Amino acid sequence: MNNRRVRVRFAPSPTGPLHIGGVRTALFNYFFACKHGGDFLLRIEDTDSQRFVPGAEEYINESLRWCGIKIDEGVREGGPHAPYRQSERKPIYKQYADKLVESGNAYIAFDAPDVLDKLRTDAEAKGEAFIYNYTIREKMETSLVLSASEVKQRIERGDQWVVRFKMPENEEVVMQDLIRGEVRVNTSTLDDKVLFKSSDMLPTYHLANVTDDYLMEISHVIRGEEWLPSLPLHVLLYRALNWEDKMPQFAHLPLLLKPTGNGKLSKRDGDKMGFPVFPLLWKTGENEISRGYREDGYFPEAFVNLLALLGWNSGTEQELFSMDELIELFSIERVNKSGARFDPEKAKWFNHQYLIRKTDKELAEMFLPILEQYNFDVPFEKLVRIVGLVKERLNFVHEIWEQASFFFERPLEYDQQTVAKFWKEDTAAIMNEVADVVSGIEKWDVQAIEHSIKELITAKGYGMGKVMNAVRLSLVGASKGPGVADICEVLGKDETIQRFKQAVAILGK
RNA sequence: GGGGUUUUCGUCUAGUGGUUAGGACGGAGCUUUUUCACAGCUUUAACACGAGUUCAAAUCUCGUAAACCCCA
Repeated sequence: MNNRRVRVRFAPSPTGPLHIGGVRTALFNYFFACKHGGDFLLRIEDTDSQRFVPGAEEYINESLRWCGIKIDEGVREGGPHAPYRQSERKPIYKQYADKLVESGNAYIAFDAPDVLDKLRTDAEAKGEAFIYNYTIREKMETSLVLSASEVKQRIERGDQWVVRFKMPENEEVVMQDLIRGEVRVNTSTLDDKVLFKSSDMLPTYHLANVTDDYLMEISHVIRGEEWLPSLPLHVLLYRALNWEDKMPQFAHLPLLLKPTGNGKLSKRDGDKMGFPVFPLLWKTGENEISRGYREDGYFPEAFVNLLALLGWNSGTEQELFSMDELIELFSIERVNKSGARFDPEKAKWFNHQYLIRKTDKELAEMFLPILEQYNFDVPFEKLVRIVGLVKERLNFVHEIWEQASFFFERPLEYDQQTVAKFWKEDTAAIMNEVADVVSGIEKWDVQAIEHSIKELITAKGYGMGKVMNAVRLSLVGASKGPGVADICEVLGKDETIQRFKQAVAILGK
């Protein structure tokens, strides 16, 4: 439509932690901006002081940073259109509200809250919906019916007022959405939205949003589908302000839905179903916390990847994408229209994919702090080896502990089922033989260990499964883990033999 | 209540008039293995419904339904 520079914005309200739907919106904006060599701005929409939550803005910044989003212009970064916090832009908006009133596209209304309430309840009693629009505005106390001097007098007197948009009657608004195509709405179904209010001399969301997008030269508005119903108002505002030639193109992203049941994803679903709905941990109060992807052990690359595939796909069968690939491949045309249900199981799978692609050394480094929490100090090289042995059964780094704790400490107990299955009358005797054989090994490595145990098995005619499983039980305490010889090698000869002896002592016979 | 949007396996999705409707997650099974896992193989399961256009419809048109979102 035009060749202007691509400039997109992510414009959250600091009303709490950003949830993953918001992060996805930010991500799609970012992909789009980078793909077209444009700018990504972060604007904080904090005009609703009632709902302001301390720390939320920090949280937004940190979340975007963790995802690897680089902000070109924003509160911290500054930029040619600073400030980027709407509360600091307060003096800017009133002139546009005035302009709309002067041009006849809006008017001043003095209706008291109780008058409005009464109209609403009366309408409800009759089974009708109360709509503040062309049918009623001439009957209200507005600048449409009051004389100019009376309006002036009332304002000076300190009466509370609001500016309302004068929604046209029976006009078909035809809009273009980059994802949904043409969308039509008849203005008679819309109401005279409040644009500005005297109580705090602040614009409402719609006016602030439109004027800021215009002033910040936003070329594309990519936002959640929940804003689609207000698109006609926004389009009409651009027209009324005479900004239509600078109006951004719009794209409304499908919603993120709950894993089961109906409705969009909410904070509660996470708590209930045991998965995070927030990128980062968030503390609501002293003892109330909401889990975060970061703290749960997700890699930012995995997190970005999984969100990118909710509502978008490349058209190929590739599912793993780096940030660079996402930027390269992203296109609005390939965004779906329908809402996407969030699947926690697949989220884990993504993390697993990224985990197994990391080197053993990287994973060992990440595990180090966790190991310290358990008060174990293991030589780094040994830890790297251990990680290599267990990584394929992990979704998260912290799971190294449950998969490999037996490398760090002797089994404290033995899994009962495994004992019942593999520890028979003659097992203790066999284990003593294994201990003997193994103690004679000079070069302690996987090959030698495996060889000597297998030699014993064939020489005595024991069953392979019988012996190996008992050996494993002695070393691990359960029926899991890497190859027996690998475990022995890492444990070292002495420790291996000690474990055989401990098993015989405890499990007996 | 009004308006808008959406609808392909349980989930994420491919698909734009002619396909055995493909892939991934999950589930099941098999193979391998000293166990768990990985891997490999197999399998499971979908075009919301009803009309119409057409030789031919998941795909185009019209209805209906349901779900969701916004406003009240």
